Amino acid sequence: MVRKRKDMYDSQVKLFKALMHPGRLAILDVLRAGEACVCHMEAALGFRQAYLSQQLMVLREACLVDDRRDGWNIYYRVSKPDVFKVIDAACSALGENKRTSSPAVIPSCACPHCTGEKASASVAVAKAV
Amino acid sequence: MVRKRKDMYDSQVKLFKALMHPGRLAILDVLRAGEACVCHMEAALGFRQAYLSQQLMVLREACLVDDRRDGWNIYYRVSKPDVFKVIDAACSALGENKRTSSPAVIPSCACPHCTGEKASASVAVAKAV
DNA sequence: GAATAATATTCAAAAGGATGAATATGGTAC
DNA sequence: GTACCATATTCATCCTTTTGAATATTATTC
Repeated sequence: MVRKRKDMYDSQVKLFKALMHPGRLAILDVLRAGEACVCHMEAALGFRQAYLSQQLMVLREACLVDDRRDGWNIYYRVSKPDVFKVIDAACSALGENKRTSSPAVIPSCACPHCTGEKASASVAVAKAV
Repeated sequence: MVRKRKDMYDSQVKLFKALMHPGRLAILDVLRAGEACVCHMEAALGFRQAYLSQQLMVLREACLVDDRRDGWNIYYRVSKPDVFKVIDAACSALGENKRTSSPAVIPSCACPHCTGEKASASVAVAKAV
């Protein structure tokens, strides 16, 4: 039992490590509004693509986000929505107001979600109707 | 607004950084039972004194704990009890059971709280009887 | 097939955190 | 005062994370 102390906190440590980064917290706040592709986060946050990919990799390894591909875009979403409770608890412990989720549509973003295009660019497969 | 993103997450980052360490999480779990002196944590956790002092310094700088001196001992306590909500939220987001607070009295500990002595060890080291 | 769009990975230098050993501090007892 | 106790701090080394730059991968369109 005592020998396992380190293991005992292992998963918590992993989670907090993933959260102790301003870029990753910003990404998670974007994902409050729902799934988003990398280019959307680029537009929303002003980060470079490679940087986002790196931070998303960390979040993926921490099992905090999942991804799905749709045509050219890969959409990320939070896989454990309860992580927002952790962040909100932190905010309120710090006496801060809760995070506001960013708008789901961004004018400067060219991703399908923002331009209103239906999934798969031209084909309109429409889910195997 | 956009320029302030880094500052915006600053205090959260600081908090999560303080929490991303197994030793510090263990210390906080000891403090769930109430205030404790360093020697008590030594007995409870098996960490060396200097190591504990180092981690306590980090927690102090993150404004998570306060201390008070009483005679020979310095007692630490959690200054923002809401931090436990953050930790508990993490546990439940991870699907783990909540932390159980360690016993307030430890046989192997010689601190006033554990030997039942009243504050300020003015009299009798009754332990040796 | 080739070209291209969106995203992922690797690499390397710099920065920062972890931790053991040694030492310093502040308060108490005599 | 001196000796002593509980705790704090400093220092040095090692290890990990961060982050920019370059490059690779994967799926799509033609």
